[in-house]
Amino acid sequence: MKETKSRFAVLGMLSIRPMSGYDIKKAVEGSISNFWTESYGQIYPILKRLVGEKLVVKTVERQSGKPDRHVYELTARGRSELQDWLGKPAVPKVQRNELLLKLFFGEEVSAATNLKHVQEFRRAQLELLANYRLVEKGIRSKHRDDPNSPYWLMTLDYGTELSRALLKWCDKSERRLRKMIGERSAGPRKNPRRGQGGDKPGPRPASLKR
Amino acid sequence: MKETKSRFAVLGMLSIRPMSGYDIKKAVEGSISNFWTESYGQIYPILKRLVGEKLVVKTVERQSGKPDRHVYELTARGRSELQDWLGKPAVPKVQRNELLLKLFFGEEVSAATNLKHVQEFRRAQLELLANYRLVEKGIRSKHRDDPNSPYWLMTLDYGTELSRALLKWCDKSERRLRKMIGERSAGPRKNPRRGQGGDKPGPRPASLKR
DNA sequence: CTCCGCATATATCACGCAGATATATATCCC
DNA sequence: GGGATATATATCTGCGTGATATATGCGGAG
Repeated sequence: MKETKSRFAVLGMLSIRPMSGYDIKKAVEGSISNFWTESYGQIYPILKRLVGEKLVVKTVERQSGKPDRHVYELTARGRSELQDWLGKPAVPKVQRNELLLKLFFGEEVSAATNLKHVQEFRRAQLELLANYRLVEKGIRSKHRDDPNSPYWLMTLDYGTELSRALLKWCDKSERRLRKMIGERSAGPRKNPRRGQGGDKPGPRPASLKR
Repeated sequence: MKETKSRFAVLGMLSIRPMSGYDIKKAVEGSISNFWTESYGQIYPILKRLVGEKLVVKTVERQSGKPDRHVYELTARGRSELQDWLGKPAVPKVQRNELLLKLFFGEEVSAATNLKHVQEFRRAQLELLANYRLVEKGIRSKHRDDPNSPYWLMTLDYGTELSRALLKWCDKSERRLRKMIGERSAGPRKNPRRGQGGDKPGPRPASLKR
């Protein structure tokens, strides 16, 4: 009986307005999809449980043809539970980063291969930035007086600063990789692997050396 | 039979030197723990399977008292499988961000509460940065001639740029939140929730408005 | 000297979560 | 008429985390 994060994402979405499970999925995709995802596999079971806990109430809207809409609405207890969670500190979790994992083992392949990955990543960041600018314009025009807008702009700005910094990192890394390609055009090397040592923290940077 | 990421993290670690499951866990913690985690619940089953696929070979080192060490070593096929994966593009995944989720629903609680979260986050970034500086010193001194070091420094630099940008974001956000507290000291408000609109992308920023 | 915590070491289980799929129907476009 | 798409609920498989079980040696606190 834990089921932590998703539970509060659902509660949070319902704090905005009553919704069906389907609505919640769409709302997540249309608002916080840059830093959050929810799947039906989570949403539907959670809604059932929230009803049992009296944090939401369910009303069924009959529809001709299409399946009935099961619309869920936050109760006072539900809102209070949400506010409670919003008051607790967000515990940072290590984010798995596939690009960095590949780069960490980069010596196993050619510098050109690694360069390709960084360039692809660069492209993705540019796309994200362009999108952020569009969204920002939308918020500043359509939601000028909405009391939520400062918070939406804050989450948006987070993404902006992030992408800008990562672009800077891409530039630096691409330069370094190009230099490595130039020096000695190393193809995908084979066996001459040797030991090596730690990067980053963990309790005292333990050496990987044998 | 998918089991993608963890599988290659294990293979990658074994490309550095032969290790036991226990060693792999420690090595991950002592090197890539800032952007990757592995749990025993993944490592041990994966090692078993890798043996079956002849990507690694296992030798048992008997020890008095302590359990036997099951040491796994990469085969040529195993290395080639790893290099294959290293050549494929890293698909970016949406990273769930609890802090941003809380801020997105920030209007549900006081600005002071949200400020507290940002400040805590700020503190964490400063700690990370300090740690990065230590690790960098270690690499530059102990691994000056290691061919891996350019790649380690690259992953390290990623973290550095990230944290710097996030600190900048914290400064900006804290300023905004303090201003909000000053304007009208809004305590945790209750029911007057109104609808609102989308932030961030997703297929065309769908409004959350009813 | 004894007990406690910690490191070594393998293994498994419960549960959060993602992605795919099943089912059913209406509408829009070709 | 047929296919794609949207609405809508529901479930299953498999990845991944964190906790726990089991067994033992070692170093330090009391």
